[in-house]
Amino acid sequence: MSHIPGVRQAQKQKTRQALLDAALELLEGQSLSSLGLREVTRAAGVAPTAFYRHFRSIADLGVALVEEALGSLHPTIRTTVSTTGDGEERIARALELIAGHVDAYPAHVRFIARERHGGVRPVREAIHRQLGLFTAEVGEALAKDPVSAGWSEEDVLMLAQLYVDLMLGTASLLLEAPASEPGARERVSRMAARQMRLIGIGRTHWLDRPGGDR
Amino acid sequence: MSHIPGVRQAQKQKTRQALLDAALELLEGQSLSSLGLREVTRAAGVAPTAFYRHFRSIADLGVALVEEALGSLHPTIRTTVSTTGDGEERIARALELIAGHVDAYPAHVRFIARERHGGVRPVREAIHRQLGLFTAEVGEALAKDPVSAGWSEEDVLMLAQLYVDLMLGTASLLLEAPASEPGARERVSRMAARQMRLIGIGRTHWLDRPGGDR
DNA sequence: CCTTACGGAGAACAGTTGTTAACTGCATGG
DNA sequence: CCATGCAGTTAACAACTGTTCTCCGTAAGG
Repeated sequence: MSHIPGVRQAQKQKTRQALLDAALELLEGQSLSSLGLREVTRAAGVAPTAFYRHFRSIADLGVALVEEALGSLHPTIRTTVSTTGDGEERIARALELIAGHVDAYPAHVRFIARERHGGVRPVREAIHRQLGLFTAEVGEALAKDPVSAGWSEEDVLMLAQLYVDLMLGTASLLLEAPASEPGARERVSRMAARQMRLIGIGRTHWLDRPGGDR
Repeated sequence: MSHIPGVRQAQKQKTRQALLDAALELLEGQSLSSLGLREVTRAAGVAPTAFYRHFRSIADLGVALVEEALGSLHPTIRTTVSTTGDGEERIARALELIAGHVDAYPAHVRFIARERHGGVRPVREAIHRQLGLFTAEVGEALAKDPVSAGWSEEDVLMLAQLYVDLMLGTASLLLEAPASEPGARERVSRMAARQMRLIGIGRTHWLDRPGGDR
């Protein structure tokens, strides 16, 4: 199966990608639940009925967009977490990577932030599933750090969740920061850096509470 | 002006409220940007044209919904923050209040979580404006605590933002926790409690970093 | 009591929506 | 080289959308 790409399959993928791209662009100004099938095909330069050759429905296309968007986010998160250096360096590097990703894939970031709590159930579920995987991955990386010695698995996961949420929230804020005033981005970054710093401090003192873990 | 309510004004407010209620209910399964004017009036039992007597557009209605939803959230946040007792008690009490609010106004919570990053600009802005006020308010309460002695105003605000985001995120998770498995709610609460605990620890050690505040 | 102002209803509009069916052309595999 | 399968098109459908204009009943204010 899938022998050689083939002229046929290649053209199909091309149209499919055109649909995804058109949808993503249209989604900058609205939510997925208001996106129309005809609207998408029109923007993609394709007949309305061609849509059905690729997706069963708009919700289906949305799920495909989740894969695409979080696929591009995956390597970024991985390198963000596994950066070396002391705390302050890691924070700076992480913020650079986030800002870079926002610049490279603004529409993807917007899509995920918007549809994470959006009105289309299957898409919401797909996002939460993927973010769960990210959280687990981040948790794994955190567990390797000597600071995490003696931590329960549940505690590592709650820390990972805190970081993932913060990253997504920061990315969304960076996206909405008006390009008119460049100071806005700086302000968001500095705020996020402080928050990461505070979480880091809480992390290093997590086990010296009265009663220890639990 | 506004002499006595008057039969006339009272009926108008009643219809207006019917529109808001109908919209809020319809929004449980979709986003604001896909909500139709006719859809709302139909659900409210009113002619389509009556809509224009109350709102200029659906976006306008959305902004009104923001006021309503965050008006009901306001007292909850206030009491949450100003709870007395030691750290652990405060966390438990805060989580109770959040869970109580989610049960009392589920549609409001869903609306805010969804439209915070939603596809309708004016609504997004209204939410961010209101959340900014909440953050400032929380910050004010935090500043009064002796633990915050020596904190810069900016640091207090970043902590407040951390708390507000955590509260909203937790509320949203509680909302999506399936009623079929009651353990899900518990799990969400326990996770949120740990996160609040960690942030609290970071807070108490914020100033004993090498270099202190800056 | 009588006029005015206003909340709401009704009908009509041009435009758009999702989905169906029947088609065309051409790359593919035997 | 030819028959098959499939990506994409065209045409048509009933249903629905937001908005305008015109009308109606009645509470409000003099």
